[in-house]
Amino acid sequence: MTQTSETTSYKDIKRTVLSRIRSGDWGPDSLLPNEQDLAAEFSCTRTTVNRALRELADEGYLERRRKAGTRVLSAPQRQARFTIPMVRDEVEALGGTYRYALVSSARENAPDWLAARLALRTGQPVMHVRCMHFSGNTPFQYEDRWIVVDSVPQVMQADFSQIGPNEWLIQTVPFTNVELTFLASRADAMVAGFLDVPEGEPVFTGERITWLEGQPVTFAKMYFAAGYRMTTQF
Amino acid sequence: MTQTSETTSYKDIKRTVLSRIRSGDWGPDSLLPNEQDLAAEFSCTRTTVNRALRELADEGYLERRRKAGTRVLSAPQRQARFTIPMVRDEVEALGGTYRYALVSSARENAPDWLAARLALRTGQPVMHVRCMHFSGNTPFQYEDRWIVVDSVPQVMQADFSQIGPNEWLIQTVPFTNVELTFLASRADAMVAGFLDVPEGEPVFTGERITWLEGQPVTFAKMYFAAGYRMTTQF
DNA sequence: AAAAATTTAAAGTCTACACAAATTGGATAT
DNA sequence: ATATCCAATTTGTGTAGACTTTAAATTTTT
Repeated sequence: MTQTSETTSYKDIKRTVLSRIRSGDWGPDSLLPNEQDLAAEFSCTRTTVNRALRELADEGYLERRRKAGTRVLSAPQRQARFTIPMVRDEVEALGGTYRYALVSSARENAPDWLAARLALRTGQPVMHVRCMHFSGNTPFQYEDRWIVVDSVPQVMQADFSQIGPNEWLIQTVPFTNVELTFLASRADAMVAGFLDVPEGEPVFTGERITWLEGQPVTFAKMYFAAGYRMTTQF
Repeated sequence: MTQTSETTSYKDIKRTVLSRIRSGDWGPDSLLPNEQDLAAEFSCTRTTVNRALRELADEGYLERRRKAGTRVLSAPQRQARFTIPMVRDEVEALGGTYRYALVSSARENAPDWLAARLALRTGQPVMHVRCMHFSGNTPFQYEDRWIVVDSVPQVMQADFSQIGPNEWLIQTVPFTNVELTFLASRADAMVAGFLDVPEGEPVFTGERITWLEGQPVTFAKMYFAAGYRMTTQF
């Protein structure tokens, strides 16, 4: 048989399964019928059911194990997907005009805390770049970044006066792994100065570590201006 | 032909495509060969190529459009997936013993700011629940929550002295949409008292709004203890 | 009993093919 | 030149069927 306008689509199945979960028809921890039976119920092939259930599992509603079957997750491990935008895009999306300014850029030796964080040898050479991102004339983000010279030798020739280190890295070095952390920190004198807020002010802060195939590439600390909110919907 | 141990798997294709992107072989914005040609190259069916490319597109590496083809996204819109854990799980994952304590629970009329936030009528009845989550005897999170009575009438009978409002809601009401926001706020006298930090201390704060089919269900504000870090890897 | 080997049920993945839907780009008409 | 229509291309999704892998359940052996 072939696909007509009356064909059951995997999207229909997803919808139906979700509504049965929500209605309590298939309660938490309960076992769903197997793919064959569902295929029979929806009069479609197992392939189609498989796709629907696989996607629902990806989205955190179901847990699937061979032989054990498919069950409803009791505490739906809903996952929020934050798209990590580049500062420029974020500023422009908020209706501002993006402006970048380099604060300093120098070759240094990795301090202890950084070496520990990135699993470097103490004193291994790193490029230390500090810069500002503005929305119009308002400070938006202060960025404090270290780039591992041994992993990215080209960084010694890079000119960060016009282009930000993040944009430079993205178009220069690929990465395979990222660790992202968010926290609330207190503005020290320097950060307060750059962001134009009182010293001691709470600052939404992000830390990002990037690796390429196990090699540490960069560590960045991003201090957001007062009032910054990171939002997502799902 | 059938599947042997030498069969090309969609995972192999994903790996190969990714490595070609990373090596610059297929640079940003470049157009990939169409599915047919890739299938020929990998000597597999178009179905298999389709799955590989579809997943890479889901993961934010590629953009696909009918007739236009598949292109490499210039700025890989990598998406961080934060799994939103329940406080209990988070505390236990960190090796602590979870303890819950109700602070107050009362029926109120929605104040202006809440009504605006949830698109309620001013004065619409809401259940206002405040509670603490501990790790051992250390404060972990202070939660300030409002539940829309008209959307969840059962809430008037709920007893929040033993179970937290979040856990109660999860096992009682399904939800379809969530908005999640994180920010750095300043501890006011009350929050400082509950979290046992000095007044004015930076506090990592989360806000969560939940809807069921367009109906606002609950608004929660979560204040995390000093030093809290939200981390993810991808 | 406990441990090891075997069976078996379920999801995972692939082949091979077909039709559907979207959108681009060119042809045609205004 | 501009608007409209049409054909071609590419991804999207389905059917039907088979083999593979995992791990739960059962049986056999120790």
